[in-house]
Amino acid sequence: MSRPQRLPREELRQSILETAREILRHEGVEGLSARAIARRVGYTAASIYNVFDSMSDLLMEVNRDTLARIGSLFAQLPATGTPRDRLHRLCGEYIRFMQDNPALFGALFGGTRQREAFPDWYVQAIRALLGQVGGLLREHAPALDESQAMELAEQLYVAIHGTLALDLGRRLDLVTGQSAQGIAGAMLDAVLARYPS
Amino acid sequence: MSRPQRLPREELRQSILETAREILRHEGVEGLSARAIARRVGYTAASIYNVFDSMSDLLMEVNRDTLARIGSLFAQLPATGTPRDRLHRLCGEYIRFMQDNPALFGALFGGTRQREAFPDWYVQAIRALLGQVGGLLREHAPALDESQAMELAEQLYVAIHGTLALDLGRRLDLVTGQSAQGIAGAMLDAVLARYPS
DNA sequence: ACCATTATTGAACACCGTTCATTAACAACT
DNA sequence: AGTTGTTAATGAACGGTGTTCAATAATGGT
Repeated sequence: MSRPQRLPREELRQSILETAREILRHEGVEGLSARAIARRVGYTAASIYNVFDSMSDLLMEVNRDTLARIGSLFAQLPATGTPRDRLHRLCGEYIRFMQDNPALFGALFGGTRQREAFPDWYVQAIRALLGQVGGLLREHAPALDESQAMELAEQLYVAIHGTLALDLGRRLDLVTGQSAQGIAGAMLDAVLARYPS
Repeated sequence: MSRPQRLPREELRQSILETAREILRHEGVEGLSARAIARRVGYTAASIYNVFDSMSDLLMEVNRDTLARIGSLFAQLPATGTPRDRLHRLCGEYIRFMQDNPALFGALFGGTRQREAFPDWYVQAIRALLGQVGGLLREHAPALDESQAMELAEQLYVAIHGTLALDLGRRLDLVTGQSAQGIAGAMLDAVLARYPS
């Protein structure tokens, strides 16, 4: 078609995304830039913009992958033990994943995002994950109806998000000596304790 | 002493801080820069560095002021009603303050901070605020000893932090339709419900 | 009148995201 | 074979960032 076209479009696209994830893993969010990606991929910063509309669009694609990984992480959890056990396992694994990949957390929740435009798949992916929590809550307390369970799941998620935001921002020790896992577990138990087991 | 010295050191220092707070209030964190402050103060960006070691040091001083404001906000709360009422009031006012001053929240908790060096007054100020929550928790549930109450206070704070981090990052609606105040209230009640009133 | 002191600054450095006219290689048509 | 059109890739620029530092300029003291 063109100049060299050193890589087919889709291949370049995947290569950029993979490189972005690699930088995030090894250098953190602050090491990620269009120029840094381009350097590693063997292109120029401008070329990134032939494939993605903006850096924030590129990050969105990284987030899509992250949400998928969390989804399959949850899917692979053993379905053994009481609902309470399973909830502790699920929360624990979510926290562990984010602690292992702090920059992915930063990409998901960092920066002041543009309003009025979270893509639909983004919202759906999050609701699907929350739905699993809601389901387990209903197994624990069958008296809950679905919307009550979802409200609880949302509250629980928000609380755990606070733990991670402080922990990964290196400020949790400013507030407490407790570990992220400890705090999340305690809050989960606080929620569960209000309903018959 | 020198060139004009258009303002005595301390006066310039205060003027810089005041201007920084003003920018944060009106333009948000993304509008704050050494050059932006300097422009408004009538100096040059380089002059900021005669007074502060770095932008992050400057932000630390803004944070000192913020923590003091929160402290006096808490001090002015009416001491009427049950401990539960007072806790709801305190949490509610904290959330309202941050919602009214989102950039101050961003300054307190944004950016990946430098490890191993939170000044002592910073840690003390936070512990003092948490101590008030712990005190009210003990009034609500006298069976709690002080360290148990502090652990609970810390957990509650972390949960509320999650609410605010999502809300002010404009991502709360991605997770839930509930309001920040609603979620925080529900989590406070979840904590209180575990102990005799 | 001179000098030392020092607050202030302009200019630079190395980055950032983003845009765009130019370049270079190929496909297709004469 | 020669020409033209298409288009991937890029170099260079724009306006921004935090930060540093040598040069400047005004003052107080001698």
